[in-house]
Amino acid sequence: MKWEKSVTFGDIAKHTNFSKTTISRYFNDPDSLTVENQQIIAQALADLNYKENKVARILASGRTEFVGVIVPNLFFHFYSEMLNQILATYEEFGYKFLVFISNGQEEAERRYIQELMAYKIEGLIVLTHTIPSRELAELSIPLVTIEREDRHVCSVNTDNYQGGRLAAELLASHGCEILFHINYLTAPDAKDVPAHGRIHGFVDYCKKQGQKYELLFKEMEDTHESFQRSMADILENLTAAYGQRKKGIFISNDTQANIFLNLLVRKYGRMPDDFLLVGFDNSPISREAVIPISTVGQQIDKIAYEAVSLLVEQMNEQKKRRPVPLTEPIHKIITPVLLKRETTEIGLRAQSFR
Amino acid sequence: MKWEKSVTFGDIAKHTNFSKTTISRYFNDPDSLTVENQQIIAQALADLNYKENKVARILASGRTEFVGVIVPNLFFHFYSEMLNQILATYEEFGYKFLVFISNGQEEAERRYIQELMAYKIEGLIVLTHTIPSRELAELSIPLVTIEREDRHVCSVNTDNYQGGRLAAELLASHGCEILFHINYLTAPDAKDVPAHGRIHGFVDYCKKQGQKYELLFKEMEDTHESFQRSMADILENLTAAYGQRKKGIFISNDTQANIFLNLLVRKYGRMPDDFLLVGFDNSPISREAVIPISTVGQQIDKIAYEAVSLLVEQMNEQKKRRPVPLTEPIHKIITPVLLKRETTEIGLRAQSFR
DNA sequence: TTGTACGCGTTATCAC
DNA sequence: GTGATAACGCGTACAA
Repeated sequence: MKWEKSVTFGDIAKHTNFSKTTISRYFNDPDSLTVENQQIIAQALADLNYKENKVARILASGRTEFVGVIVPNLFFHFYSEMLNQILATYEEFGYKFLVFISNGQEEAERRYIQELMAYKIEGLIVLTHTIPSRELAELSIPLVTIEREDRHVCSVNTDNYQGGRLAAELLASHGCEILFHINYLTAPDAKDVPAHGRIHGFVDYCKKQGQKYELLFKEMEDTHESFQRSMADILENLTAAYGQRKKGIFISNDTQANIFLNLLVRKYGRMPDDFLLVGFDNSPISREAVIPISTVGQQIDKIAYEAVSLLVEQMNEQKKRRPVPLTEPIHKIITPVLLKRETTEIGLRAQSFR
Repeated sequence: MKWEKSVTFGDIAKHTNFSKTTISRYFNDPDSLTVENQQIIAQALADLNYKENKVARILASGRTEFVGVIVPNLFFHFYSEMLNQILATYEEFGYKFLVFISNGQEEAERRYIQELMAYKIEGLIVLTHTIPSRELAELSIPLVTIEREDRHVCSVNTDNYQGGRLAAELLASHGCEILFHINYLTAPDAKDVPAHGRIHGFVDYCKKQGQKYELLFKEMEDTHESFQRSMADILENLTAAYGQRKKGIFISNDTQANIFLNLLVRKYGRMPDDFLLVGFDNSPISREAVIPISTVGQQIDKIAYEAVSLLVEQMNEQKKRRPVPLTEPIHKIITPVLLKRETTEIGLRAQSFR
């Protein structure tokens, strides 16, 4: 079923009067040949226009250099940027990535994993939240998750606790009377989800500092309109209840922080001085907003790099004659960075807004 | 080099007293076996916990079901969403995607292509602008490009000409005295780049309608700060030169349209009625802006689907015993859609802004 | 309906 | 340093 059959080691061998073995060695251990013979073979490769076939190499060696990646979507900047950074590690590690988008469909996700296994991936990176880590662990292949429940598997996560703390600290440092945290997570006690750490970091800081605070958990659908309605409600309630008192608001992601900000600007023609605002993610919208939004940024490049590194370690272990599997999953934590922009730095704000 | 050697057709064959061939047929043409025997084999597969190995199948069949994708970046929503839609076609066509991000590095891109060829991809989708289509054509594999120079290869593009026309028409229909098109493309005559069609569509409409217009080509670096400076300059000049006269502004992408909008809102506390604004892309920022931005949207889902379809046709042709290559590359055109939002619909704008 | 024998292109093992 | 030969796991004429 092959139309123009490709040039093989056999062809090169005939053409050079070497054996296939020697041709193979030319690629995998060139120094074991004399320099002369290397050149002869190099010449032959050029003459015959040889193209390497890594599929055949896989079958013989068992090493695919494939890594599977399962992402919930590419709509959120967090995921697309993470994928970008993961793919970029090809330059350092050489692994090729087979990417699937699950869009929250659990069954599809299981099919994708089966397909990946059939292609003999050497490792798997999971960013989706649907399949429990217990089940992932049973795949018994090198695996790393990112920002999701990770009890039974290796993972890399942002230090969300620290992130919540940083946000609260920033707002408090500007003399806010009362701090609010707006989040759409419905079960703040599900400690398995790393993002919940933000809430606890925020709360613990406030408690320790004796800072007045309030948590606003609002159920919202995952649509812009729903977000907008919820934020409008919250804004209404806040102004009614707290008037001109200085309010520090920490919203659990930049998209929603931006919606809140836009409501303010549309209402007042500017951002009033009694509102301070911090988002989370450092997604592009936080910079592109009408007033650049202060935010807690995840170091996506670092997370991706650590995730792949952690995976590579496991994959290298697998290649040994007698692999020693990890007894305990490894969990890496990446520190977030605080980006102070105009929604908290009133000095900056006043200077450019008029 | 495999330490836990996997269950093979041979093992199943022994276990069931069939031949490997029969096992193979069980997968590729089940109906050629009796139902009884199918069940026997199914049972054996379960007993032995067989996992299929598609790599071996590839070597034997020559069909990898791999498609390569080369994307410039995932930072722009256009590309990440396009990739999302491309990957989603797995459900319909079953092709697996090997994805590389070039980040504008031409040499890296060539390496990626070589690597993809070594993995015997059956087709390639190119979204980058670096490598000329002449060179891509020489790969002589099924290939489709999206929104880039495409003289010698198959492609799918938005009808950019129509997009520019729609933008101009919308602005004119609201009685703008003069229309402006702001673009950062420096060589409006390079007809090879599809996006240039926007300019011509805009201009042709204005000319035909006797509509006063002006083109503003501004060189900008690819940074937010540079965009911001350029847009601030333009805004200053416009207000100086045209005062309160009604200005219709068509900006070549939503990111920059948003920057322009933000400058207006920061300056006036709202969007003045003598400015109308249309962007391009329908990227998330256009909806999330402080005032939702009217924009010309590319139908990314359709583009991706058509691109993969076009590729699949070529790949199917390759599988025939006597493939007939295309004599002329096929170019598909997808119509853009106009999204009317508050930056042009003053009625909407007034009602919610106060 | 089922089996035999060989091919796919490379790597691994052992010999020389 | 180099070569012969056997894997690797599956597909597929061709035969039965």
